[in-house]
Amino acid sequence: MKPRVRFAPSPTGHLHIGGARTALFNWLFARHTGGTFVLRIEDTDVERSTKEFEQSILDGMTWLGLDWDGELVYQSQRLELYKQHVQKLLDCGHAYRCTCTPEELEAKRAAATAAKQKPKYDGTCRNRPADPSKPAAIRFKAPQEGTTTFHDLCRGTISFENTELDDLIIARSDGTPTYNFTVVVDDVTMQMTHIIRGDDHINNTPRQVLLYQALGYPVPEFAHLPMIYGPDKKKLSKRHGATSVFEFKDMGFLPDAMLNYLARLGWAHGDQEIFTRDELIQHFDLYKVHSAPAIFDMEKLRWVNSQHLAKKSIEEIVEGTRPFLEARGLTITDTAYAAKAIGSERERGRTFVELADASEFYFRDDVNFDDASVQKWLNADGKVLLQKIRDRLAPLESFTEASIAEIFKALVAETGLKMVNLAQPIRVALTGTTVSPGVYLVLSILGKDRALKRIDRALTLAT
RNA sequence: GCUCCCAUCGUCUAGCGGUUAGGACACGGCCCUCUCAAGGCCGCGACACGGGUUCGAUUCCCGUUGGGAGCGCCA
Repeated sequence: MKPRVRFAPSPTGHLHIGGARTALFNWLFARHTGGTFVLRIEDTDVERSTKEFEQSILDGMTWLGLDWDGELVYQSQRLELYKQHVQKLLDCGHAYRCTCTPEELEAKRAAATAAKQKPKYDGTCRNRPADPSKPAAIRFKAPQEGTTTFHDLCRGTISFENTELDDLIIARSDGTPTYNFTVVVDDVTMQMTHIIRGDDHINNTPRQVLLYQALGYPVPEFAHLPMIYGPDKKKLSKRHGATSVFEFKDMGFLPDAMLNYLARLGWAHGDQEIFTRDELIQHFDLYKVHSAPAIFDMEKLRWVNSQHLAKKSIEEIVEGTRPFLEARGLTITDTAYAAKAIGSERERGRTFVELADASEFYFRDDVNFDDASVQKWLNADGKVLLQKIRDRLAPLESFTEASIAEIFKALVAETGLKMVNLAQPIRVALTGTTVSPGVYLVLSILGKDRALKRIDRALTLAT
């Protein structure tokens, strides 16, 4: 039987890094095994679910290239199904009506916590006939002795004493079902073979296993993925900065790099660090997912991104950088020029944002001068040299890297100065900073007109 | 408090009884060099602790410690 797995986000927020990783591992498992990957929208929390968040999550999946199979499944459209299953448990004595009020329960919980006890439902309504005139929630009648055991693909056998569990509510007093119940009903009816999710669900699993058994259904395989932490070893959250995948898009990361990096958190294939999408699919193995949590490391992500960027064509690099240039009011009108310009900075940016930062000066007529650089290199001496360079560049007919190099070499020979003393003043004049690709290259890309204009402007600068 | 999960360089990880404990990011140095990158070379740096099991434990078992998660009429 081909595996069937699902990713089941609730539309109460954007797709975040942890969710993306869970989605990725489900997707990789399905694609690797030739199985099916479906998306289920868990929108039973009417208070917090929105269509906007749902669309955002879908857009996030699409951006990452995590395509799902078949139609979306909405829990909100399956209410009848849950009701039938609640009735089924009621009928066979595996569930009962509970008229305890939320206030009473809250008080019991507070008392238990104060007494340093594990808060559990005390079973008040378990053995008494419920008052039909009062609103009632439905509770699952869980076994009070014995052990519940299940198998986890990446952790082996996990077991809980049933005494640790209590009678959980499966339907609220308004009739709507609760999470642990809908998950089970959905996973069964959608014929899921493997439940791949974050390990924060391990504690829910025994309750769910009990529900599978009470309902008379086979229990699927589980695989609980280790969590992703922030640098402080706490569950990744807004406090740690970017968590929504779109924030990473906005920072100029490549979707394939995100996938590559996320896949390597908790999983490895020997010493290989860089994977294409296809390689990920080819090598992925749930059994090799290890169980320790991982800390999200932005530096490593940037490096992975640089490796993927290095394999892109210059056309792809230009198109990827374009929106980030436009965001700062700069437009690319000449793509051949842009290819040369951005191409000269390829190794200097690990993200599209960094690439835009580095190549910005090519597209900005009025260069932003860095004060410290001007102070240091465009002083009186620097300007004399700059003027000298300008005088020799101006009459040059072929403004190529080679012919420009000739001029600088001659100047070095004549003046006895070091190349750096010539290169830095012109670099600052051209780019506004002391950092750029080789000056011959920058000069040749800018072209004579642009270059001379920039030099003239630099010459007028006060220091 | 109780239950469950976890534990190899700062970080991500390889390892599945015998290895000089390997790789990657980051960091430091050198080379290259007009600056900065990229690239190349070198270096720093880890089996949390204590008991077992075994001829032999990073590896298997049990504790301890440390970290995390769960304990809702949220998902």
